[in-house]
Parts: sequence; structure tokens; C-alpha cells
Amino acid sequence: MRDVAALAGVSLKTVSRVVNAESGVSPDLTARVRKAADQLAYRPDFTASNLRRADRRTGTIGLMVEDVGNEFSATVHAGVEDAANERGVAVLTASTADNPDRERDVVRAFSSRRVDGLVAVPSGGDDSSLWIERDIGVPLVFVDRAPKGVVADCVLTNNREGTHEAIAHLAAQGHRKIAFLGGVSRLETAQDRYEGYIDALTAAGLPTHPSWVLRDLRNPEQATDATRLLLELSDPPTAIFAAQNLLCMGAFRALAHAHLQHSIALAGFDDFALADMLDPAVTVVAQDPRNIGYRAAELLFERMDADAGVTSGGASAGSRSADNDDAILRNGPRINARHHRVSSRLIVRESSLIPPRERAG
Amino acid sequence: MRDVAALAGVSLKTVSRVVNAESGVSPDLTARVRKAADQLAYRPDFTASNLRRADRRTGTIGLMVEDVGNEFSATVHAGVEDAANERGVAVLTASTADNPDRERDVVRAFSSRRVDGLVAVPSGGDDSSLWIERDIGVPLVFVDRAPKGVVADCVLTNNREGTHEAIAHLAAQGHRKIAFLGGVSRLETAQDRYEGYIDALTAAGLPTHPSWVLRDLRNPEQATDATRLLLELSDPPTAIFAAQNLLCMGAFRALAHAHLQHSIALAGFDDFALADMLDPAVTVVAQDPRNIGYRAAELLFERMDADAGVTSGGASAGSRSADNDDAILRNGPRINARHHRVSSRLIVRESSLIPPRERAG
DNA sequence: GCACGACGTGACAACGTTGTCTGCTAGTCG
DNA sequence: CGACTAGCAGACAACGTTGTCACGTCGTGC
Repeated sequence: MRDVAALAGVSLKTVSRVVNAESGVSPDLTARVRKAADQLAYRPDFTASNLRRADRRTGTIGLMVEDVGNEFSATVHAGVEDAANERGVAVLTASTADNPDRERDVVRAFSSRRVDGLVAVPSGGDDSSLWIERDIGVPLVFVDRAPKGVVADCVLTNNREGTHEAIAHLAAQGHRKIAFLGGVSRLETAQDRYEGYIDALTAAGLPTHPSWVLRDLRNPEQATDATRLLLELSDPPTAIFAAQNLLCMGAFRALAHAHLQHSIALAGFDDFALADMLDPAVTVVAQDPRNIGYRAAELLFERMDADAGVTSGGASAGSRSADNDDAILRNGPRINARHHRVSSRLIVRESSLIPPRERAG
Repeated sequence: MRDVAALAGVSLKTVSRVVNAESGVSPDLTARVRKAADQLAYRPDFTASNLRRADRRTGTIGLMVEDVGNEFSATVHAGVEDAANERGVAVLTASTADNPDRERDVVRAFSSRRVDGLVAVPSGGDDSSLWIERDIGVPLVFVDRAPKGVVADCVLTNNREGTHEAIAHLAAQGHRKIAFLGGVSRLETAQDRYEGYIDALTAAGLPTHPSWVLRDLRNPEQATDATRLLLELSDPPTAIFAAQNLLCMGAFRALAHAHLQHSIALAGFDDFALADMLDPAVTVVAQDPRNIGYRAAELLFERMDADAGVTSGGASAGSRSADNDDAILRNGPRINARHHRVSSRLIVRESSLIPPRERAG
């Protein structure tokens, strides 16, 4: 910046004014400064600017997901990016692998880099690291899963209802023996889907059977194994519901391997690429992960804007509105925490239309 | 930090020393400071620290890909993250949508945030924005595609050879009419794959036919349409090679729709989830995108370390080694630019084993 | 008992930028 | 022609941190 000022023959402050498009610089000086800046390939230093600036914004938000490489997370990421682009905000990304320790490290790393806010899929372990950060004043929006019993901005799919709908659909095809493959059950998401399964069975007056329920599956391979187990049961299910797309792929793999993909019905939670191209095409409860990410980022920006309006810094009890007390963030700003529920959509393809059939042998 | 110092009853500098684990602070003071820092949830400010620090490192790198949401990019991202984690480096991510303007904006945004380095899939347009940044002194590693005729660190798949292998494989099944579905041809990657196709046809003594070559396809839908076009030809091909995974999915969709997926052979470049579960399972030339990302980040770190050793700041002609002149970065550090070529692997599944067959009708 | 070194600690400036305030110039009106 | 105003430019301090250097307090050796 000093060089630019020298080359243009003006003071530092004038360069600053031009770079920030402040008013009150004559057109010819503006042009001269711009030319000098171009010539020197000057890049304003946001880190320094942030340090001095009144609003302390870095124009950067953080995104924490389970694994940036997986289809769902990557699509959420794309949605977050869409919203961030509209505001010229950059996105720091990291994967937590659902590991609370890793989560803590990531949160601290982001916090130290002074992100303006955080969009996070909580790891589902001890989320205290996230609470601490929020109490420090980092705006925070949760995605996909909400930590139990805590009030915060969230964007969630209606897991319970979505699952209910799918199970009801299978039941409507005449299935009475419906198995459930579930993910890590300490996660709210997995829990909700399980409850949706139970709800639906109860509502339809169908039996539950412990050996038809296999939970805490962590990857497609485990789902494949679990499905194999189901097939070997003396009283095997006639339909399988997989509560997550990777598990669904794993289940499909097992069925295809046993050449039973046309004999046993299958449905899954969360759509995936090529689900419609498999034979049979797989019925799913589709989420809209891109939209989830987009909405989450928008929510975050609203929260950030609200924070900016408020005199910054910590708790100030007393000024709370009485009518909605526990819907208010602990230390944070004074918008009520909002849960956005984005609804899922049952996409019926072929795999769920397979009728129940007793297998020979 | 001031608060921490006050609470612990020490000076700012001592807190700094503890935070940075410098030697020469007595154990009890260290403990006191740590306790105070924990109590106040103190987070060191990297932006300020970076400003003052000698090495000017932010511990952040930038990653630019075409679209963070697509399978290939997301997996590269995961690889970059792996390498970054090992060093405790954070990753800023952005999608360019292969749009040079967007690319320029992203580069500037990252540069302003003072990333220590950049891993980029160049948009393939006017890459001058990237060159300018490199000349300023931002270490830069290209991934997946190399800007034509320029020397820089790259990690690339051997597109030409990989394609050659796949085409030769199809030819070995007896196919003489092999169609080619290609991506945006201004991209080096797409060009290389096309050349591999031509090479292989020539080597096998097979005819080329203009109407069997459809390039500049931008998405699966266009590939589907293109495939449909091929099927309607009076002299249709008996095998199709799709030079990219999304195009391959599009082609499969068209074949399946026409119920020809078991009649016309198909192979594609770049593996994708469930390619092995389709019916028929799709033969592909598999890249290793995770490894590509990992290697790229490692290369970047080496470059960054080398830069750190050199007295920073711009060109200094004269000290170049004579034997490899144009393999030296223009303004940059003095390691020769390296092209890492990661080899692809032909995974033969079912779709390529379909023999050539004249169709009735 | 004194000089000296080693070690632990703190004062101060500086990193690149912007908020504030002051000063200068030119234009306008009485 | 002078005083006042508006508008533009620059000087200076400060943001949170670390590099440098100087200071104080021991313990040790002669």
C-alpha cells in the first residue's frame, strides 16, 4: 500500500479511501491510485484491515461437516458457497469425521482465524466446544443434526416424518416384515429416523422384531454385512429400509450379490446419484442438501447482521422478552433461535414396489 | 490477551510466550497463564499474529476447483484436507464453475486473505490472474489440468495414455466403430483424452468418423442427448467412450432408456460411485482423485517451505542454473517446477465386454 | 563479598490498515 | 475584498500480536 501511495503520489489514507470506495476522492486521483494499484498488483490485506476496522469482519465463514468428500456434505457445501458468493464471503472448510476431538480443534482453528460465523454439522459427541465458541460470540448455525435439548439456529430435514412416510409406503405394498438399517444412534438424525420407523410400524399395526433392526452401522461395508445377516435369518424380512444413503448403497450391494434385488423391497433415506439408474431403481426419501446448505448460510448471515447491530460482547441479562424465554440464545444476540425444517420428499421408484414374497429356502 | 495477562498477573509478552510454547517461562507462570486463558476461552488472533510475525504465515491455503459439489472435486478436496491436517493448516475453498472471471475474483479474495499458497484447477480460460498472483509470490500448484505451455508445479493424470488404454481395450473386443463423447475442448484434459482416443484408433488401424465424435459436452444431460444422436445414426457406433464421469453417466442413461445398455459397449474416464453396481457394471479408467489432492498439497507445502528459505521478494536474475532454464518459475523460488503424473488404472467391468453387434432396425 | 552469567520477565515498537481529526484549497456570497 | 463553507487530502493513533532489547534477580565461582 505504501508503494501504491508513493507511485500515485498520494498519502496512504487516500489509497485506503480508493480501495474501499469511500466518497470524497477526486476522480483523477482515484484513477491514478487505481492505475498504480493495478500496476503493482496490490492486494489489500484483509487481515490487517480486519484488525483495525470497526466491525471486525473478516468476510470469512467456517463450514464443518463430517467429510467434505461425501456426496451429502459436498452438496451442502455447494449450497453454503452459493449463499456466501452472493455476499462476497469466503468459506473455510473442514471435516470432523464425527470425532469430537477433531471438532474441537477445527472450531478453535476457525475461531483463531476470526471467522465471522460457523455452519456446522455437530459431531454428536460432546459439543461443548461449539457452545463455548458461541458464547464467545461466534454466530453459529447447525445443519442436519441438532445437539439434543439445546436451543440454537438449525436447519434440519424432517427425518422422523420422512422415514414414517417411507415405511408407510412399504406397508401399503403389503409388507409386514420390514427391516431397519440405521446409522450411529447417538446422532439425533439417526435417532429420529429410527423413531419414525417405530412410529410407522405402530401406526400400521405391524410387528417389530429385534433381529430386523440393525443400528450403529458406520459405512457401506457394514451395511452390506448387516443385510447379509438379515437374509440369513430364519424369518427374513421382505423389505429393508436403510436410514442413510451410504447404508442404502451397501444394502443394495448385498441384495445384488445374492441376486435378490428383485425379490426383496428396498428404500433408503437420502437420494444419491444414479439411484434411478440401478436395476431396480431405488426408492428414496430425498433431502435437498443444497438447499439445506443455502438456507443455513442465509440464517447465519441474518444472525451475523443482527449481532452487528447489537453492542457486541457477551451476556446482558434482563432485556429478554418474557414470552419465549428458552428460545433465546444464552449469551448471544436477541433473535429467537429458529429451527428451519426442510421437508423431505418420497421418490417412489422401483425397488419399493416389489411385493412381499416368501422365498424358497 | 490483555485480559488473560491481567487475570494471570503477567505481561502481555509472557502470555504470548506461553501461547506459542516458547522456552523460558517458569512452569508455575505457564500454568497460571494457561488457566487464565482457559477460563476466559481466549483464542489467539491469527490475523494479528500473522501481521506481526516474521514469517507472515497465516496457516491457511486456498483450494479452487470447478465445483465443490461434484464427486471428483470433492474427493480432491478431501485429499488436500488430509495433507493440510497433517500440518495444522486450514483450507479455504471456492468453486470457479470454470469461469475465468469468477476465477479471478476467487484468486483475489484468497490473496487478500493472505493464503500461504494455492491449489487450483485452472478454469482453462485466461489464466493470467493466476500468473499474476504467482509472480506476487503466492506458491501455486495446479491440479488436473495444466495451463498450456507454461511451467509450474502440476499434478496430473495421464489422460492421454489412460484413454489410449481404454480404447485399445474396446478395440481388442473387436469394436471398430468407437464413438467419443468429450468435454469442453479448450481444457487441456479434454484435449489430451481426445488425442489419446485418436492415437489409439490410429494405432489399431481403426477408422475415425466425424459423426462419432461429439465434444464440448458440458453436463450429463448433453451427454444423454449426444448419445441419443449417436444411436440414431445410419451407421451407429458399437461402442462409446465417455471422456468424463458425468458424461459417462449421461451416456448410460441414454442407453438404458433405449434398452441398449446390453447391446452397445461403454467405457468412461474417471470412476464413480456405483459404477460397479449398474447393470451392466461400467468399465472405467479410474483416477485417484484423493491421491491427486494429497500430492498437490504436499507439493505446495514443499514449495512454500522452499520459498520460506529464500529471501522473499521478487525476481533476481543471474542465479539461475543453466541446465534447466525454462523449467524455473519466472519470479518464484528456485526449485524446478515439477509435473507429477499420477497414473490411471483401467478397471474392466462388464459394459466394455459387450461384443460388437449390428443392430436390427 | 564481589563480579559475572544465566535466566526469567516486561517495555516498546512495529506489522498493514482504517477511524478521527486537522489543515489546506478553492469557491461563494455579502 | 474578506469571511465563511464545502470538499478533499494527509497526519496520527490504534487494532492484537510478536521481535528486540533491556532490566532485574538469582546462583555461582573466585
